[in-house]
Amino acid sequence: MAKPKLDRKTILRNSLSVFKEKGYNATTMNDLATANGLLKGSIYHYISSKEELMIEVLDALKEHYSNKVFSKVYDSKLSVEERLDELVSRAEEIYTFEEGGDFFVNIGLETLNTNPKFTEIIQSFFNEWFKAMAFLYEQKGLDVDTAKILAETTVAEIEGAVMLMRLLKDPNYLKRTLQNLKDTFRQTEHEY
Amino acid sequence: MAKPKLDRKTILRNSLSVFKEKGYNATTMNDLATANGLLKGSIYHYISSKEELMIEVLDALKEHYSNKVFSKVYDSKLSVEERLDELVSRAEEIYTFEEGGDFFVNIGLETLNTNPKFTEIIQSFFNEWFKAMAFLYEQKGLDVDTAKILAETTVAEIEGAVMLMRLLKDPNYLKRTLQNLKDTFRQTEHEY
DNA sequence: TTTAATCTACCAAACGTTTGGTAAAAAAAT
DNA sequence: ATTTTTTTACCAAACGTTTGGTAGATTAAA
Repeated sequence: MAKPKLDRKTILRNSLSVFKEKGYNATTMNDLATANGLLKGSIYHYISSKEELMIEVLDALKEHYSNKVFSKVYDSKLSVEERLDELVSRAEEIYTFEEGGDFFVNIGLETLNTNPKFTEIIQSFFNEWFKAMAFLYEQKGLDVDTAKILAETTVAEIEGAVMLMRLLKDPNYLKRTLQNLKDTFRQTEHEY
Repeated sequence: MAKPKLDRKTILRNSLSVFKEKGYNATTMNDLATANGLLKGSIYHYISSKEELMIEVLDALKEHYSNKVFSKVYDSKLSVEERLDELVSRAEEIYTFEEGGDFFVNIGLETLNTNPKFTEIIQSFFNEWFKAMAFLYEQKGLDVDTAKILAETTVAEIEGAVMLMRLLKDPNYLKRTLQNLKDTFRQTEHEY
């Protein structure tokens, strides 16, 4: 029988989907194997352990955000407002259409005291997000300190809205927050 | 050895402490028994199952917030600002000094797709918080709809800050958010 | 002496992981 | 071009451990 090989990307995508729905601890190797069309033991042909798999998933997702989302912020071909729009619409797309809410927060909170390797990746994700957001505010003419604080507040607001969206099963929390972010961003004074 | 009987409150408090540190799935019955000074088998003298215990813990905590925190909002002996202060300082105390961050959010996200009974309690907690917060804004003269939206935004902001505080291990996120909340609340126009 | 609380010992099920083996595909040797 | 060898992909079964939960003996209090 001709056996089509699973490539890394497919495995990571399938596994992410399971981890998103069940979290880390409640996800079994059986779940992960099934999601990849395999039996429990067979998935060890591709991965070394459940923990390693999660680390790979987190790394890949962080890399995706760095290269495809946060990088837009430094694209000098776009206006400052357009850069924010890119960032916002990517956030909206990911939070709304994928089944998960914010994966980094979910896994981060669940494994905070048990899996320091996960925590490390997740923290670096947020620090990159802060940096991108702060850079945008600086482009608007705010001084470094104010931009930093405003960036952190913005991220906190978005994350809080995502959480409520998940828990209360109402997407309006996030929609409203993102719209509000765009509005107040436009009102922020611009340096010419 | 003298065996003093454990009362419900102590059991719930000890168990809460474990659940806060490890979450639901990573907490074992052994952990819970040890935290109560018992061996695994003995704790079943007090509880019927791990799931039932968690439900009791969530219920008790929700009841605590209703009676001791949110209720302050309706206390006509206090000024509107004083009522907000009560709410804020309670929040700060709980989030900062207990080991856990926001228990409801942590457990809510972890068990969202696996334990609907938990979700139900957690949702009702947030709805009570919304109601209290909206009532405060109404006392400030805002119309019902605006007050509701502002209340939800406020809760989202606080929760986002608590999450970042936990994940990045920096209490400043929350402190800043709560200070900001008090400031903007005072600036909101008051109806005489 | 009765009753309540705790310990010890245990169970069945589920967990993550390893093993022995098989069949097909790819590579190497003829 | 055919055969032999090696590699790849997978399965079924089992491993040792841990899980939530139970039953009976033991201890302490009333």
